[in-house]
Amino acid sequence: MNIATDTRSRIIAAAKPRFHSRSYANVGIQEICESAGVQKGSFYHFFPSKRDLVMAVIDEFADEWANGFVAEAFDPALPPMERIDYLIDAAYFWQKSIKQVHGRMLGCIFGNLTLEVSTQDDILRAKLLAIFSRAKSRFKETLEQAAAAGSIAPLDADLTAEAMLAYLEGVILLAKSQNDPEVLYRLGPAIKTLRIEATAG
Amino acid sequence: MNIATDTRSRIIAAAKPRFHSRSYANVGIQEICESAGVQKGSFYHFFPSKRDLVMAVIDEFADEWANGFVAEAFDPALPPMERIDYLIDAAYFWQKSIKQVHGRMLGCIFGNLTLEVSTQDDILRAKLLAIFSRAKSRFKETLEQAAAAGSIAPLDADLTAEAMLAYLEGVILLAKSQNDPEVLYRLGPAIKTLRIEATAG
DNA sequence: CTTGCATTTAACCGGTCGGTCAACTAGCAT
DNA sequence: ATGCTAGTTGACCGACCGGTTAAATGCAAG
Repeated sequence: MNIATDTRSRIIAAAKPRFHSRSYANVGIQEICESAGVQKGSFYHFFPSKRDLVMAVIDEFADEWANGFVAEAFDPALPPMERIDYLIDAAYFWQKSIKQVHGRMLGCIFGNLTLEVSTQDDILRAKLLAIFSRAKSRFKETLEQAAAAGSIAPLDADLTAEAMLAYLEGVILLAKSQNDPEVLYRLGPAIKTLRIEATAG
Repeated sequence: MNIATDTRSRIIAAAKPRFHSRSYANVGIQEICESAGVQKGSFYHFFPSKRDLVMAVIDEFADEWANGFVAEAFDPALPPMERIDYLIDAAYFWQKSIKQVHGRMLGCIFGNLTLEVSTQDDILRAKLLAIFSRAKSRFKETLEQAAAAGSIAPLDADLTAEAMLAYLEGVILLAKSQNDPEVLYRLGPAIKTLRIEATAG
């Protein structure tokens, strides 16, 4: 059991940085197997297809975030709007450290995969959509609490949360196009200026 | 000469919708040649490499936009901030019509390619960066004129322009993840709420 | 000691990848 | 008529693609 689990997790560990730094299509199963020291047949014992592997990778990234930066940022002890500052900071420092190690801004793997595969694979698109949906909920809760506390004017929390998520993804995209995490530092804080008013009624 | 030009443009015409609707890696030269009714050797007479083809495709999309929606939106006759409304509208209707014809939200080819290739090909990244840079300039001019006309409070036009471009790309990304152009309609107008203040001095 | 299952091995599948090559054709200028 | 060049043809290259297969393991429960 343990060895088996080990093989499976070695495969995922080999796949993660590759999918993050390149693209879904550009990373082959053969390469992943060689890097993980696993035979191809063994790979297909654990993963029915390449798609299933990338879904496992998505889950790992999502867990990593949810239990790491995101948990820290959305700490209920922080004033609501400061959580958003914290999240932007965390994204900035993360991308910066990746660039220092890797030489490249890799961006957000969820955004990367979304633009690459979502026209070609509805199952993967649904998976990524669920990730974004959860992220949006975090923003939404925060905005609701901020409005309740009176630290921001009332607004449409649902739409504004979605707008903020969009902005974050867009800033990361632009930063990647410049291979420069400083874009996140410059543009990130403006996320709090985004507002969508609540419709009457 | 004419026939030659025709072959070249048939290749580009075949490649454009494919790169837009799938991805760089997922579209093969063979498929493009078959669709264009061109032999592979003939392809390589006109394009030294696949990268050169996609650069030509990028140029065509950029020209199309610059002479189409963008030229209409950034009409000096319009009040500055209305130009931005117009651009968002144009992006929305464009994506909507694509979805009606194609069944899919294809998003922005520049954003798509940026996230797919910019860690792997600095020449393509530079090409895409130049496109974004021009787009940012359009926003910047508009913001400067709006500020000069007093229709918005003074701000850092350069940074706010970059933020707006990021937001637009982010909204398109999220819309693509939902395969739903209505996201553009819901979130797009909030682009005008983005503000980055000018630093003192 | 044996049965049975999870795991591993390595060869193998048809197909596609980006790119090359040498021979050939057509049109134009000398 | 001849030579040059732009363009075209179709076969060919080695490498890799995602995925399959059958036989060999290791291991644990009966």
